[in-house]
Amino acid sequence: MTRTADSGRAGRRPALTRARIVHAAIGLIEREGADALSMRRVAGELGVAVMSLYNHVPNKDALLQGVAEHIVAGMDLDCGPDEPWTGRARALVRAFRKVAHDHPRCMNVVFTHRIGTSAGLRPAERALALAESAGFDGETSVRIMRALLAYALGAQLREIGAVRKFDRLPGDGAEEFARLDPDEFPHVIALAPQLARHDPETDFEFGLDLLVNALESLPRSR
Amino acid sequence: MTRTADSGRAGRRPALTRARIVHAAIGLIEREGADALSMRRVAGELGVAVMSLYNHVPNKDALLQGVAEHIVAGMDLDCGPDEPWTGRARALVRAFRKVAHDHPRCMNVVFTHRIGTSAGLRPAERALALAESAGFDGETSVRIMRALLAYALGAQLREIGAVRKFDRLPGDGAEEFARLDPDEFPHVIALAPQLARHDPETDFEFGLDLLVNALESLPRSR
DNA sequence: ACCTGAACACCGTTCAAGT
DNA sequence: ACCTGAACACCGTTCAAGT
Repeated sequence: MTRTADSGRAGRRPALTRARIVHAAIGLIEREGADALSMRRVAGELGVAVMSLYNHVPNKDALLQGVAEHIVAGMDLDCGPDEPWTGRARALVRAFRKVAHDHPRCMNVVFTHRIGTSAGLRPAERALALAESAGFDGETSVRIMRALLAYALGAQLREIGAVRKFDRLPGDGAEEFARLDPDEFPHVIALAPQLARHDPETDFEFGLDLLVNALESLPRSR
Repeated sequence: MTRTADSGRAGRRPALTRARIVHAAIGLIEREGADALSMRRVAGELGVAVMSLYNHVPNKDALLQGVAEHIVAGMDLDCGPDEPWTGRARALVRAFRKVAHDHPRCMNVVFTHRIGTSAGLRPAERALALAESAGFDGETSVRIMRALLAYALGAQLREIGAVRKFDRLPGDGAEEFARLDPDEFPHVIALAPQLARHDPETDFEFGLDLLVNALESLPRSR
């Protein structure tokens, strides 16, 4: 648990910094959601006037970009290079999943803001390196990286949506499907228990297995 | 091209409707971006007082939900049932890609808003139906649907991000990589031309092929 | 049932003034 | 170089009043 409410304390405060501002923004988003983030609220948390923020950040969009960058930079890319390349591919996608779980309410910010710093390219570098070590040519390596990235992003996006859909329903969510037209949705109704079951971990690994297995049986140039 | 600027005309106007409000919101987002959407702007476009909107839509979030629902409901799900199931799986994912391309600036709204109407379940119904016809059991069918959805979502999310990263650079974007540390990013730098090349269609089909091929070699119960 | 204007509590950002 | 308060042009939404 981080302590961000210095506002009340009157003693000497640490210097205002872009890093401190980004950190306060992340904390605020995680506590109250991205809608609650405003320059005024962030300034309040830091016990500072709103306009002071603008000495370290050009505008709100740049602050959100800083949030996205900080979170992506927090990815743990240490997958032992001794592992086979498929294991490293899995570790890379799981590393993204990890930061997504550590900062669930910041993910929409990550999804919608460009990463400007070179730290955003570190996961790409790892992905390209492992694809090359597997013997794929450059063009294929880029496509593999993009397919893995698409799945990493989409799996988290879907999971967030699924949580919002089911987790505030009592029980297994069966009543969600009670009103559906049985002629139009026979499969959805028949599979209601499976659809209501909430096991994101298994869902995630299932799709990751599909992708990695497909990569393994892809023709290689080397 | 739709005509939304009735504002100036003084004659009898069509009745204010939830559908007309959603339509105006979609037009505004596509023309000026999601940030430009406000209840006041929408009301202005329809030549109506702000508060009139609230007779048909409880609040702004519900309006955005309506936008997401309308766009998802616009998916073309007519994949000839004579096709093999892999073809229908491809058609389904491509149908999502199609609406994403028809409403590029609305996609972030779609990604971040729950679909409340049953129309949002129609793609799921199709996906479950084709997985079952392929001989998968119910639990596997649900996981297949989720993997396909994750890829469909993520591929579009990635593509939007890639466009924002490269399409405003002159030439092939090589100068984007000029400042990178060669020791930290050898592969990114070596593959700069491939990374700068912008061929989302091929990227998308590459990942889709991976997934569908993996599905085809999955053990089936029937 | 539907529409409306005024009002309230917020926003992001510019500007001029301070140290 | 950094901080600040006042001001401007916006927001979403409540409320009371109209038809």
